[in-house]
Amino acid sequence: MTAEPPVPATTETGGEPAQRRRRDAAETRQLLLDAARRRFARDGYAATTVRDIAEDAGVNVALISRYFSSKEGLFEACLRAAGDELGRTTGQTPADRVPEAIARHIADPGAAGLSSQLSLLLRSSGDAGADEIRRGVLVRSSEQLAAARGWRPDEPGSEQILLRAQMAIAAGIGVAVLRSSIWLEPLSSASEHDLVGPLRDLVDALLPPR
Amino acid sequence: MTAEPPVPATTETGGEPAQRRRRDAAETRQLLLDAARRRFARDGYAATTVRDIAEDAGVNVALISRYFSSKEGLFEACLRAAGDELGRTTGQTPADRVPEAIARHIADPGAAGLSSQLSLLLRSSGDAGADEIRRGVLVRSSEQLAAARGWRPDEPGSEQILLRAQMAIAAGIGVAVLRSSIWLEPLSSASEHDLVGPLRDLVDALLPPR
DNA sequence: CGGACAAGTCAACATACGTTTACTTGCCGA
DNA sequence: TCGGCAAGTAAACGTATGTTGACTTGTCCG
Repeated sequence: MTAEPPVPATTETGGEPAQRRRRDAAETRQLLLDAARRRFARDGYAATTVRDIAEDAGVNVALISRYFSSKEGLFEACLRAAGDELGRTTGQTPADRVPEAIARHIADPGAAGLSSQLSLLLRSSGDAGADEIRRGVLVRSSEQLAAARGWRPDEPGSEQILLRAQMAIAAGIGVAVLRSSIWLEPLSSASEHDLVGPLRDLVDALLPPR
Repeated sequence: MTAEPPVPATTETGGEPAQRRRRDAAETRQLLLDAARRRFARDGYAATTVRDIAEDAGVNVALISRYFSSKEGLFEACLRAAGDELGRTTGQTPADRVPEAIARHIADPGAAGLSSQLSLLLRSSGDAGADEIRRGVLVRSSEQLAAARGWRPDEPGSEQILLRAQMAIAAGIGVAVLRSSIWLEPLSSASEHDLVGPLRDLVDALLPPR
């Protein structure tokens, strides 16, 4: 057998790698992060074992402690990644396209979809740092939405708008959670197109476009 | 010391009983159920230990296995209780009072409140029986709400209404979950009165009262 | 009273978990 | 080519969990 050609960063689409991976700490770290995000989002923090995660990622258990200090460190890294990703997508969305954006992300069945991200964010770990990350993400996105509909900080009358924006976000979360954790027809198999109409009605009713 | 008077079913309001309880299997069972519902709702199934529950209830750990066969049996009993309670309250609500009912239950901070019940129902346990109970509760309540707004089973055009009813339920769940698991102002400290207006707008937008 | 049976206690168990330690393997520069 | 060091591995450790079985205590009927 000759040595394998040094293919750089093969991105490993699909199942576990058939050929032996190269030794690459950064890639291994990322494999662990991806596997952990899927597991934590689906089963919750406490029900997920580090051995599960390592097996999914195809790496040794001890590397979790090496790269993330502990299971809790890995969870916080997942949370941070989900928070960044979520903040990036909500930041890029123009205010009048919010229902479409929510519908698109809810409908996305992939691991990067809003449903998985939000499920992950809602899982409690008993860790104070995790709570703070969660809060930050939700505060940021609800204030972005509220600001687009007339809310200004410290303006007395407009706190109603912030409350309503938070309820709109909560509605999106509720739909995402229901779709991801309970099979409920017709909601579970509704397409992006099916969702966008009701979502528009919902958001417009809570936050009139003025 | 004379023997205590045989006060029947003292209901033990408040903290742990200062005087020693009488030996009463039914009451002990109930104490375990209440403690377990609080713990499971707040911390999730996997993160809750049977020793925690027993300590909260002020009874011995071994009695959990005796009365509920196992931790999972206790969880299913909790789920059944929450499902019954939830089905009873939604069944009693006239259709045009749904927003008020949701607001009232969301605002109730007690252990019997909707927030706790729903948090409990959404916790995954990996158990198939639990999933089925969850589904049943949600199917029942969404069909009740949809039927009040014109949905009829097997009527082709009206599936839209069922979808929208499920989204309304999902919104209520989202608000409840957010309030119970993340401290987010002004949503977290909003009163029943603050919530009912936006909820009415939300429900009416999704399901026009015809 | 007093015994019988249910209600409740105690200690131990097997197991599965997160983490650590000592070890081996493969890669890269000199 | 080869030595050093990072990347990866294997096995073990201590602990906490759910569950069990033998034991003790209280209560109620005769």
